[in-house]
Amino acid sequence: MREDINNDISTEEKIRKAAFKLFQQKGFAGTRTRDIADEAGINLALLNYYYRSKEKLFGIVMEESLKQMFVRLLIVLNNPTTSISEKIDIVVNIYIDLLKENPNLPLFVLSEVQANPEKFKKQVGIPDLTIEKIFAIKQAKEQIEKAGMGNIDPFHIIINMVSMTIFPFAAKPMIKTLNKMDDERYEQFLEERRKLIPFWIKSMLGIENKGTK
Amino acid sequence: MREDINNDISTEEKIRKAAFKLFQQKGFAGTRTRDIADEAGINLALLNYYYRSKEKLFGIVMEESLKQMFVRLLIVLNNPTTSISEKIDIVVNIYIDLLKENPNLPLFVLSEVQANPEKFKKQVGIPDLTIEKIFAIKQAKEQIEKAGMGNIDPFHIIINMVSMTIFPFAAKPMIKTLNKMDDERYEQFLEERRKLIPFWIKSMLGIENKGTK
DNA sequence: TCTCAATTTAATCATTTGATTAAACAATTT
DNA sequence: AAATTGTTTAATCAAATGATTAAATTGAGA
Repeated sequence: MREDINNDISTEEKIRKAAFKLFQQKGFAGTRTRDIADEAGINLALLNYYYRSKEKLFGIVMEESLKQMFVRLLIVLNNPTTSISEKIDIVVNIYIDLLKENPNLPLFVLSEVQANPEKFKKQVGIPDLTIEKIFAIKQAKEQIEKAGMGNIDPFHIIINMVSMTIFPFAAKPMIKTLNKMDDERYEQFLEERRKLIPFWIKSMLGIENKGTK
Repeated sequence: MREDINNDISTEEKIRKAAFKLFQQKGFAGTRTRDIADEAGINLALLNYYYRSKEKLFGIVMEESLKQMFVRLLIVLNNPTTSISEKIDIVVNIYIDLLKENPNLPLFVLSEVQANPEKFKKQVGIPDLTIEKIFAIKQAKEQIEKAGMGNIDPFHIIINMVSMTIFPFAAKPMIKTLNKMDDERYEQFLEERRKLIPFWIKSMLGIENKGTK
């Protein structure tokens, strides 16, 4: 067994990184294994040597992507010591940070699920988180319910928060075109939403916004 | 030249319909021309006979899809006789109607643009609407600005409205899984948002909501 | 009926693409 | 140094896939 520890970055890792980038950009069907090999700077056969097949490699990328989308979020939602108001601030900021680093992440996940719904019930099936996830959402819902807001299902509010945060990343080219934004202005637009989205969400819940009124 | 008028539905049209369905479901790279032919119930060669190539056919589907996404919207936004409040009601309802009929539409458009950003600046380029579109958004912004709401760029509010409306369709499988919804409950969830989204948007703008308070 | 153009089909091509194989190479162990 | 094991490469395969071709079929009009 050769030593792997000293390697600056292992071949296996280079392939994974390249696959991550290309799959998220072009999707499963749109990505050639040869392109991944090129991007990783290795021979095509190596890809199959380390990761049995394109499908296997994709599975790894997808699982990791789903984790990125949910894990940090769940830790926050699941924490019973933070208030609902704090949770809103944290979740919005966590997502904006995450999506700035991985702008293609949400569209990748969503459209792969759309293209192949059956595949996901089994092959990925929202990896090993399902139970905690449901639990987290339930907990958040209970907290929201306690915060007032009569007869509206608090799940609506969670969806609103996620929608308003994620959608501007998914629709980046549209938004830039429609509003004639350059990259700098778009960036600024996103930053403004860090404070605005929590503000709007809290208003929906009838929660007092600090420094207002 | 053979008569085409009496045909119940022309072969050309059958191919177009099939292409529409499959491209929106699986994307460009994920759709085989053979699948389109099968779906249309015709021979593969016919596809190339009527539409020179896969790319040409895709271009037609994409152009039509973009139109679906924007044309109805622009007509509403551009009408100077309807108030901002009415516009909000109409836009949200138009989108929910549209997306109920074409649930895959938004994810299709957004992810194809993501997968191939260059392609869209030229090949489709948001067909022939660009100028009016910018104009419409500008007009809506002006109306929103007049409605008050100090220093927030009204474009944020437009994005919020679109986000909250479109995202639940793009994330349908996620939402159903996360909230343990069956189809009926999901349907009901969407219907609730017909009234809720305009309510929230108007609240953001400080516009009086009918029947409240 | 015969002709002609439009339509449709079956067969085939050429390329792309995921995957494999056999051999070369490298580093560690003995 | 020889052997062993893990890594990498070049060449190749087989299937899938977009596209074409040549022939058959259809229906309208002369």
